[in-house]
Amino acid sequence: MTTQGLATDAGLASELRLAVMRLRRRLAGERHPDNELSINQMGVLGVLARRGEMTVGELAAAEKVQPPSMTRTVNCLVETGDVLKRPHESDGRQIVVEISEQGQARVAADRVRRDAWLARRLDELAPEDREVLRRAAALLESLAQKD
Amino acid sequence: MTTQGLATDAGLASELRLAVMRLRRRLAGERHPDNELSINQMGVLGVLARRGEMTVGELAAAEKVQPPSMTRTVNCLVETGDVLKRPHESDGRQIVVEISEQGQARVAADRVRRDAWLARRLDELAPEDREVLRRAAALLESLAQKD
DNA sequence: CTAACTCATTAGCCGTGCTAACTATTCCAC
DNA sequence: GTGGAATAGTTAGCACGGCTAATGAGTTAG
Repeated sequence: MTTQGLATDAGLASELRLAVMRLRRRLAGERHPDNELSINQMGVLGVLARRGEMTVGELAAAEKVQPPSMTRTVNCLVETGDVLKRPHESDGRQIVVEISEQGQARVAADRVRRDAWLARRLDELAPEDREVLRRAAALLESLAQKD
Repeated sequence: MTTQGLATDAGLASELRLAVMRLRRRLAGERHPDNELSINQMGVLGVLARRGEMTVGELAAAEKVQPPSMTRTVNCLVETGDVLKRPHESDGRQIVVEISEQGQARVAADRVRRDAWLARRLDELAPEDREVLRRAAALLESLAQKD
């Protein structure tokens, strides 16, 4: 039974991996032409909008990337004027990143629109399929957080 | 009802998108040190192992990438000796890509091992969660194929 | 026979992950 | 207090893998 279970899971892992890879590729390509921010940058902006100001390290941990990657992303957002960097008040090593008014406006304006493609596809699904995906989203997120 | 459904779906789209992005990043980083092929190259090799010889264009369509991207990936696989390219027998424009013996051996050897990380995590889940993911995998794949 | 189309490729751009090495700061032990 | 370890962020540089535009070769239609 263990063998069967593992064999089945190996197949599931394979399918899940392929599906995730392809869907991500699809989503990354679905950026709106009039939005100059990449899908990753919008992700960071969304985290900041939800959780308030965060240090670069916290952002890196939240997005599961290494600090240098987040430094680069944050710098791009600073250049577009969507976030602000300021020194930490008590720890001179840390940098606090804060979403700007423009950034908040962009998040608000894009919140619905940026998920338009996926939301439209989801709307075409049967309700029970949406329920499956709703539960799966939480599971996928927890998988991404592991180890 | 439509409004409620759409509002809920927008949230689901957002969560699903973030989860897919993060999990994919996680998976891409989990390449086995002793396997010199990237996760994308292994994906193409897997398609060839399942579906037999295919043209570059068919592979590009199957993986939902543009032809130049697939040309590059295939050329990498040619260099590692995992696939062979030969001219199409009746149409001189097309190139047929075929998996080599070494490629088949690699797929066979890696089929279980390459999903080790994900399979291990899946094994830790409750059976009903695995069932959710099993159904979700098919749904995600169909979403990736749309339009 | 020519024009239009198709398939693959080349060239080149961009985003985004990584590691290694460096700077600045903080914390701790003594 | 001071010297060394630890921590935060950055810089530099590499790799991968998408993309578009343009090109070449081959096919097909008129």
